[in-house]
This record gives sequence, structure tokens and C-alpha cells, in this order.
Amino acid sequence: MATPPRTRGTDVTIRDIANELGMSHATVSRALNDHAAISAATKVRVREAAQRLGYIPNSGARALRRTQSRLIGVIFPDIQNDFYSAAMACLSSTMRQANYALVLAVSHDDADIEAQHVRNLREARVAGIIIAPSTRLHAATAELLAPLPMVQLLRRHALLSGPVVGVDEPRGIARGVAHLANRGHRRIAYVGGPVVLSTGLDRLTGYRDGLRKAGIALDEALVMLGDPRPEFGHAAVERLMQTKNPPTAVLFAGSQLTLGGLAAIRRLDLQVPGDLAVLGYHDPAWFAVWGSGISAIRLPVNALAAHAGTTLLAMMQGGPLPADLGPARLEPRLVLRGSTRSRGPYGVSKAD
Amino acid sequence: MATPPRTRGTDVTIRDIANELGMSHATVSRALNDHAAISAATKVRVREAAQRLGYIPNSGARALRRTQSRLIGVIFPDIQNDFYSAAMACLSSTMRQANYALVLAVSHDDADIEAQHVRNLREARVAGIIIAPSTRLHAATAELLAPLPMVQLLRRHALLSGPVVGVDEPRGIARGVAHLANRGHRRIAYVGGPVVLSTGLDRLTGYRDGLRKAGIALDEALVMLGDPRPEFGHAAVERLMQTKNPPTAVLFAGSQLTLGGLAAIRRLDLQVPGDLAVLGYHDPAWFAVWGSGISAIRLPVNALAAHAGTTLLAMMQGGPLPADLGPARLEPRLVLRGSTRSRGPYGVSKAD
DNA sequence: TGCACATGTGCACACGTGTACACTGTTGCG
DNA sequence: CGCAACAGTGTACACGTGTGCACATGTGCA
Repeated sequence: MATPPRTRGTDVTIRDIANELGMSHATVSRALNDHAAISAATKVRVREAAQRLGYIPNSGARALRRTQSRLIGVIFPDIQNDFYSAAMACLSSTMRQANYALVLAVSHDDADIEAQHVRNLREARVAGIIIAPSTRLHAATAELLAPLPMVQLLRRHALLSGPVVGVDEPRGIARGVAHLANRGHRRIAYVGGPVVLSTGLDRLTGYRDGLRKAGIALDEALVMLGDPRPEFGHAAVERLMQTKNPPTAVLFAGSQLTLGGLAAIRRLDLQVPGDLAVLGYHDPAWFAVWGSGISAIRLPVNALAAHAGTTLLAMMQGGPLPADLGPARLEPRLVLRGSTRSRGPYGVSKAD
Repeated sequence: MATPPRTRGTDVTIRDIANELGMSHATVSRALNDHAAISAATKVRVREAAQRLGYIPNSGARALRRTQSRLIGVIFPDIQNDFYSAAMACLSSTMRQANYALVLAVSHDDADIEAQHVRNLREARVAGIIIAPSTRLHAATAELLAPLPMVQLLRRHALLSGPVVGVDEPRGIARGVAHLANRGHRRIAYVGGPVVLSTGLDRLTGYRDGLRKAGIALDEALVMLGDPRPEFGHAAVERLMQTKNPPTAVLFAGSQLTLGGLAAIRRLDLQVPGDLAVLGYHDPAWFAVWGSGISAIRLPVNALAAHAGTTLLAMMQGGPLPADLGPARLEPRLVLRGSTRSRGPYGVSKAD
């Protein structure tokens, strides 16, 4: 040993490997990156030494050199929402297989928090972004995001560019309305999120379309719009049932709203579907076990997340997007359960 | 302009700012870091120029120099589980305020996937780890984690060191058993996860303790242990109710198990609590709206996550842990609802 | 005037990795 | 035998940031 091993107290570097094997760090670097100009024997020796010394590449340094990190930013308004947590699980698998790590930023639908997250993500030099933008996203945030490969998931925001991977919201809701109308309902209430949200507006549009097609006049008193949290769902149902001409069915355009609405239904001691039929959104797992089951407009969350992830990977490659990737508008599916069963005398009809 | 502005097509650096202001990049660096030896006037000029040019610090380069990143790895077995998604939301807030970003790794309770994640996290030079270790965590993974500041959340693993922030599992379950016994139940079934999991073992211990204190003999036929997913909960209930001496109450030691169990209960058309009382775990939001409500052993998830986060932050500071931080064993709380109401003739007793 | 001292800034190097270019040694061919 | 071609490796610099040290300037005092 001419020079004592470097004892910086920090990690093993390619220089340490080079010293160990008596060669230069350039050779080590090339060997580890499977460069063509390195002999197979050298590669084996280098890999073996790296293993033995416990070498762990420094991805920060690598990113600095390559001006390209292996991080992807995911910006969601609410990770406790079943849709987003399922999407996150799916994205995690997709991205892990491509050797990317996910940086999760929860915005709580607050534009200021979102702005701070975006700033942090840009400082970390993330290679791409998957975002369900907050309702009132700042223009400055949009500007900060503009240069990055980005896919919008479920929600879209006018200030953002890049492909949107979502569902045909109006059609999904309209189908739900049609289903309720077929069950004989004429007074169908709608409880939804704010129309400043793209999803909020699209779903409301679907509600109107559905009513029109069913030949039902829109009754403004049956439309409740507010923030998409359980509390509002609760308040909305209470207000709806207090009117002198209450609805016979209610469509919740969000799983959190459904949750709150069901609490009100329980508090008012209403029978489902006898007193009030319920159609939910997003179909979290517990919908299946609630009472005789809650019918739902189910979003294909896995397909959405997988498509968004694959699209982003393709965008980061830089080439043109393959035909089967890019913006997408998938179809929600109606899942029928007990909460919208026909209003027969005993509520027992199972036929559609 | 003596030299044309550098047009590398990449980001603005402190050198660009220095050129703009006719000073050296060292001064810019010090100004941005609020170094004492820089005049206030210079700091203002530098900040203003940084803002104007759209400078975004490169945290990778900064981490390289400081050998300290602003990333924290979070390793959870399942992000769709209400407990972990709630914990994630809470951690996200805590860490954002301390200017750390969270890298989320979902292990699906698979040691191989977990190992790959840990490897990636170490390559990213995360400053710390919050982990709910997988059941069969590899020894090599433990070794890879050893040098990092780390907090184990909810679950603990023998191969890992560092403080564990969890709950008093045996006590929580024992209280639940006591509650059921007080309601007159003598045949109390237990559906839980595998005992290789620390939580699985602790909860089973609590069940045994609870029975003993209530003077009830353990009936092995009423104990169902398997993997903690809904499917097993479903199968467990079906098997329990097929026996010639079925239980009158069942305690699910996991929210996913409860979900599956309720599906079976619905399928067998059992009345709750008339035919079978149900006590759940984790208390996700929908427990409150299911039927007349599902009683639950509620984990203080926000307190747990906040404590884990704060503890990790303190550990990363490097100093000794303050007295109020470090390992913790919080108390679960019993939340009583309709699913464990007294078995009176009409099941109407609301007392206790 | 000469010196000590405080204040503010620049120079040069370091962090770990990747790569253009130069260099060495070997082989093939005229 | 001389030279070109080639494989394999080393040297040197770059990526963006932080910091020890030296240096310049200004002030107060002997």
C-alpha cells in the first residue's frame, strides 16, 4: 500500500475501486457503465471489486454530470383519497421497473403548498412530473413546470401544457343519471365539487346531459356544489332532504362526498335505496360491503396510472410519442349494487 | 457584454448571476446562504438578480458538496391501506415544513422489491428513512440501512436498529376483547395477520391476554391467522361461521381484514351485531358510516406519524435526542359504535 | 507615516461521476 | 521493416456548489 486508503469517513467512490485495482477511475466508470471500449475481463474485475468494497453509486453526482436525474415528481391533492393512493401504488410499480424513484408531494389542494413543492421538485431536478393540479394553481407554478416533461392525471388545468390522462367524465356521469332514470327516479340530486375544477365542471355537464337525455327538467334546488370533502357531502344531503320536495336519488361526484353524504343519511335514519337511492363515484373497496353495496361510477384507476406512467417515460426518452400513448380519455364503468335497486314495494328487484 | 451569455441550454447557475453582477460566484454563493461576511447591500443585489434570472439552486450539486441531501425515504408495504396513506399525508406536512422532500417506496411487503427500493434510496443519498419493514426483510437490506438515521413506524423488525414508533398493540387488542366480554360475548373470534410480523404477534398476544383477564378459555378454532389482505378476512369469516359452534363476535386485527370479513358477513346475510358483533382495527373513515357504525380499535395515526417525523428530524440534526422524542408506544383508543352494541332482545342498548 | 485590525471579496480547490482526447502496446499489411 | 489501424487505458476537464485562505480596501491609533 503506497498511499493509505482514503479515510474520509464517507462513502466508497469509483476512485477507491480504481486504487484497489491499480487503475484509473475513468476505467472504472466505463466498466460500470458497460462501455464498449473496456475489455470483458476488466469489467468483471471492476464489478467484483465494487461489490466487495460496498460501492454505492452517487446518483446526485451522476445527475450533475448527466444533467438528468432518476427522480419523478408526483403532485397529488390528497393521498388519503382512494383514487390517488391507488394511482400512487400503480405508478410506484411502473416507475420502479424503469428505475425511477417517486417524490410524492401532497398539495392538499392549496396552491401555496403546491408552489413550494414544485419549487423543491425543480431544485431536485426531477426528470418528469405527474400532476393532478390544485384548483387554483398559480401562474408562476405553471411557468416553473413548463420546461419539464409532464402528464396531468385525472384533472387538467388550463395553465398547464402536456398530455392529460383522464376519463370521459361527462359520459360516466350521464350514464349514472340514465341508470337512475331507468330505475324510475325523476328527482335526482347531484352533489359535486366546485366547477373551477375541470373534473367538477365536466361532471356537472354530464349530469345536465344525462337529465336532458332522460327528459327530466333540471331543478337547481337539487344541485349542490361545494368543496369536495366529506363535510360538504354531509351538509348537502341534510339540506337536500330538508326541502319540501326532496330527491329520491342522489349522485355523489366524489368518494369523499359519498362518505360524508352517507353519514348524513345514517343520521337522518334514511333507508337506502328505499328513501334515497345512492350512486357513488370512484368505487373504493368499501363500497362493496356497505349495506347491500353502493352502486358506483368506477374509474379505471390502474389503467389511468399505467398509461400516465408509460406516457411520461416515453416523453422523457425525448423521441416522438408512440401512437398508443399520449393524451387519453378512458371510459368509466357503471358498477351496480344494492344502493340503486328498483323501488319496488320491498326493494327486492335485482333485475336491471 | 465582453463574453456572450453562456448558452448551454441548461439552467441558470450562480456563475451566471456572478457574471451578471460582475462578481465571483463565491460571493453569490455566500450571499444566497446568508453568510455573515457579506454586506447586506450585496445580499440584496444578489437575491434580486437571482430572482430576475430565474435561478433555481441545484440541490444535487449542493448535496454533493455538503454530502447531505434534502430527501427522506419512506418505505411502506401498502399505500392503499388507510393507516399508511394517512401517515404519509401527515409526514408530508411535517417534512415539507422542514424543507425535506419525501421519496415514497411501496414494497408490497415483498423483500425483493424492498431491497431494490433501499438500494435506490441509498444511491439517492437520502438523509434519513422512515420504514414499516416488510415481513421477510433481507439481512442485506438491513445492512444497507444500518448507517442511516432511521425510524421504524408501527412495525418493527429484529434486524433493524433505531427507534420504533408504534402503539401498545397487546393493550389495544386486550381492551377490545374486554369490551366484547363486557357485552356478554364468550365466543370471540380473532382474525389477524401472520405472527412473523411484529404487529401480528403483538396483537395475538393481546388477544390471549384479553381472554385470560376475562376468564375465557382460548379456543384455537376461533383463531384465524393468515396474510393481512381482504381475501383472507373473507375466507376466515366463512370458515368460522361454518363450524358447529360459531363465534358471537369477531375481532379483526387489520382494516383490510375487516373489509374482507364484512364482505363475507354480507354474503352469509348475517346481522351485525345480532348474529355477529364486529370489532375492527385502524378506524378508516368509512367505519363510521357502515350500518350503525363499526366499533374499532383506533390507532393515533397522526400522532404516530408526527412523532416519527420529528424524531427523524432530530436524529438527522445529529445531536442527542430530546427527552420527549425517540422510541414511543402510544395508546390505541376504543371507538364504540353499533357493531358491538349489547345483544339485548332488540339490540338497542346504547349504554357503556 | 506605519501598523494592527475589521470588513468584504476573489482564487482555487473539493465533492463524485462521465467523457473527449491523448497515449501506449499490439496486430495486420504493404 | 515501417506504418496504419485498433483496442484498451490514463489524463484532464466539466457538471454546480461551498469554503479555506489570501488579498484588497478602509479605519483607527501610535
